Amino acid sequence: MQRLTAQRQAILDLINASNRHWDADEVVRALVDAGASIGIATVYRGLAALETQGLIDSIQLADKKRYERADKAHHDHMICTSCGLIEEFSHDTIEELQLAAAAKKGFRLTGHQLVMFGYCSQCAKELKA
Amino acid sequence: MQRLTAQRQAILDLINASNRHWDADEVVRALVDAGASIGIATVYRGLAALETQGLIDSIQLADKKRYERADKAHHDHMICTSCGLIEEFSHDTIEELQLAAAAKKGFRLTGHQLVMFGYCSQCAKELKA
DNA sequence: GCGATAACGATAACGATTATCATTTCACCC
DNA sequence: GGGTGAAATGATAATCGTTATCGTTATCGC
Repeated sequence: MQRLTAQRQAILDLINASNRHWDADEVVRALVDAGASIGIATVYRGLAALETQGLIDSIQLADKKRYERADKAHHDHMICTSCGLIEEFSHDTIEELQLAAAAKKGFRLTGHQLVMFGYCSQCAKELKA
Repeated sequence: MQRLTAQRQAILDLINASNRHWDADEVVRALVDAGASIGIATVYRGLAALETQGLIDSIQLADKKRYERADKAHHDHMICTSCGLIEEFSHDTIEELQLAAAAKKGFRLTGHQLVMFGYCSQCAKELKA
């Protein structure tokens, strides 16, 4: 059972009060600037707890790199979070719709990345068993 | 002018010889196991060089997290690589096509993430100026 | 109030990546 | 074929975001 402590309430209020996308460091700074006393570890724990409770959402930005052969057409990736399998797929219509969506916002696209997470057919089977 | 040294050639051969998605650590281990003498820093530099030369491709898996309010419908993100602006968008057709693509591969999706990188309208304007 | 448990905060540890720097290799020129 | 300068190497230190540790503190149910 998770507790909604004063620190976590402060994190939640901060995030709910804006439309921004916060990282842990920005949260600590904002709270400390506002006079609160809170440590970075508490913020990490609080963010994780609030997320599992569904009170906030998160996105994961790209960081960890993996390299592959260049002699392939563009494609995106499905990753099995159970066994690590990386499956490739491509879909022309999705690509076109992305370009259109970017154009509508005035974005000039330089790249994109679509990653789908889930269970591959093998792992899905084993989960049922 | 970049050189295609013996070390970089070895990295390139390794990646070209397989269909896998390698991270730097796996590359060092594979090369050292194969009897080569190469350091981790060289592998990082080699991978980056080969990528800028277009000889290999890379994907960036999720890592760095950012948090946002939970009271929104599902959406994806466009990120301006120049000023850091994060713009949200959603597109039902893209969502549906993703689900269909996953189903075709036998994947049971638990989540996905579409991130588009580029220049926001403001930064795109300034680049031209 | 008391005991169990969850959360706290400071800080150490961690893993991936990048920077530093002295040394080595390569391409090119005379 | 030796000399020169740019680029690459490798060992290692440094960095960054994050997680683990651990002793202390707060909270909940009784």
